[in-house]
Amino acid sequence: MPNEKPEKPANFIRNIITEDLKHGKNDGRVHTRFPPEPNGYLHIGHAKAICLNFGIAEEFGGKCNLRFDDTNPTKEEEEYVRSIIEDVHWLGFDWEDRLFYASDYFEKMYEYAEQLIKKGKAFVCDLNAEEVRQYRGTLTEPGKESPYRNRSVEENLDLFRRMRAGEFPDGTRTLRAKIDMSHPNLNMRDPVMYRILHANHHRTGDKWCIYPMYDWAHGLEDSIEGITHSLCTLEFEDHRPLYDWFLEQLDVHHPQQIEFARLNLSYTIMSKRKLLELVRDGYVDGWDDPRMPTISGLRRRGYTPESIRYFSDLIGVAKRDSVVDIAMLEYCIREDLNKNAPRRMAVLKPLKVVITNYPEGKEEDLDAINNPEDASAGTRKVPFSRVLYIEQDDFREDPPKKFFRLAPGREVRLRYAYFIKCVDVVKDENTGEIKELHCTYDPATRGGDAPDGRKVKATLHWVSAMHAVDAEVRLYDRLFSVPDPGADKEKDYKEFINPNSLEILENCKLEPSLSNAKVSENYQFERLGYFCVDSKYSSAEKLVFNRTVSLKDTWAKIKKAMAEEARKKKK
RNA sequence: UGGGGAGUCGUCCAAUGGCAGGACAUACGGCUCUGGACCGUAUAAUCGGGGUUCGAAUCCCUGCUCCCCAGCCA
Repeated sequence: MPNEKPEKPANFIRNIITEDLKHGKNDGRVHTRFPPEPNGYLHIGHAKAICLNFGIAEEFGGKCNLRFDDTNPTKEEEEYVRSIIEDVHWLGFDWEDRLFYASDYFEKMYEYAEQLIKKGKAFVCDLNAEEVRQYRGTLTEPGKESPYRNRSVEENLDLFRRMRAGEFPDGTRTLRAKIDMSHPNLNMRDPVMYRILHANHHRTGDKWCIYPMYDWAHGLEDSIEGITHSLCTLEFEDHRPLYDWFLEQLDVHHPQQIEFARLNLSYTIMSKRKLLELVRDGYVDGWDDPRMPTISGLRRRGYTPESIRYFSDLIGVAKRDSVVDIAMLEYCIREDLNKNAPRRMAVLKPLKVVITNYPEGKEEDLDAINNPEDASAGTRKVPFSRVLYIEQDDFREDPPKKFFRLAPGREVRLRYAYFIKCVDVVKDENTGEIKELHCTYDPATRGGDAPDGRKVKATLHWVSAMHAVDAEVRLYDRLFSVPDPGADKEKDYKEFINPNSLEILENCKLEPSLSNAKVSENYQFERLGYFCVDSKYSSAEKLVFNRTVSLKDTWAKIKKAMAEEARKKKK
């Protein structure tokens, strides 16, 4: 990831390019592009495509363009352009001066269209949408030719120019390619090239009222930019014959389209439509909600660009539909943060501990290691005093088997501090709720080691009460409670939203050095997980942290297994 | 039932006629001032049936399963 792991495994796209290069295709050039439509925020699936396209270019000494495929003004917005630029850049890729827009080519595309008309390969069709559908035929039956198919070149040219001039209302006419209405591939049955749309475009304004369709536009965009390998997802496989047909008719530079399988991730959805719905209808807190699989959501959650690029390398590229286990993504961020995130102590669910034999009013600073994986990260001072907080989960009055942590009469270590022994449990008289613990400490164990060599089975994190910084901490779980929320044909995916995907903890206690944590810094809260300052809600008055991902938790597994066993016994 | 694709450990990806390998996940052990990290071990796959070949995940035939396509979306 960050440093090592240079060798990327082979994949079929790389093999094709290597072969092309061997045969001197494209004069040895490799030029790719990432062509998003600005109609939504980028997600982890796009990250795969971005890493693929930019990665391939880099690997073969080529270039990769960032190009907005903005051919549908009714769905596209400036905000999406802005976010996409930000996200691709944040992922760590550079398109230099090659930021392009399909809309910049509208004039050129129009000229090409007239060329096709003049060649008798395109015609203006007066059928409406419903009629076009009827004429298209079905999967198993051929279509019928449009009655307008055999207009003269002159009439087509005249009509097409008048379409451009705005003489006709939306939907009344289209420009269509003249191919074959009985072609077994539906895309080849005289596909629409232009539709009339009197809509304001985010870049060209009201200049155009006809807009090119994807199939017509995309190959031209690639061709104009001198793209050599046009990588896209599997659903465009059926469109490749059309992509090729247009470029052949025009006799222009002809990139090679190669399709790969889009990314699916377990316990989440990747459909832009559904993601938009979650945002629009308030199921989540915007596109950058930390539970969203969007790049901006992952960023706010605390994922690093490195971890996402590493993930992209790990999952590989192939043509078969697949669902990557979300555990793979979590592995990638842990792998990165374990090496790079400074450690801190934070208590999420505080339980008060009074060290009864520690002098009142005494304070001392203890040395704590910032990152055991990185000696250069150094150490810091952590204040200790008579009253502390530990995690509620770290104490059990009646400890089960395999529970190593604090219990009445038991001795544990406070990390970087002292051994303490629990001598008393103070409870609320009425509720029986544990209010605080009374412990004694062994002054000889200062720093965390016993001179007599005695061992403890657990080390707990802690925070000095009088020095603690208050914070809110947000714990996230997977957004959906089933592995494939989109799979059920009976039920709507929203029924599978995990009601516990967000848990807000209000009363958290942090070690004081965390008070000046900045957005985009990642920390490990020892024994808990990786956390970062929330870019949206955190402020000087109120610190808010997000949990990026928990640490691997062996104890949680043991607990789960024990519960499972108990359940079985009952049966 | 037309066309286009795809089937390899639970998951993802390799092996391009020559010992089916890696990663994640899982289980167990070691180590540990994070029940983290790290180290080690184990479990675990070529969709089925034929054929070609000294040798097949790979080539051929055949069957099965899954995905995509009937937007004036991309």
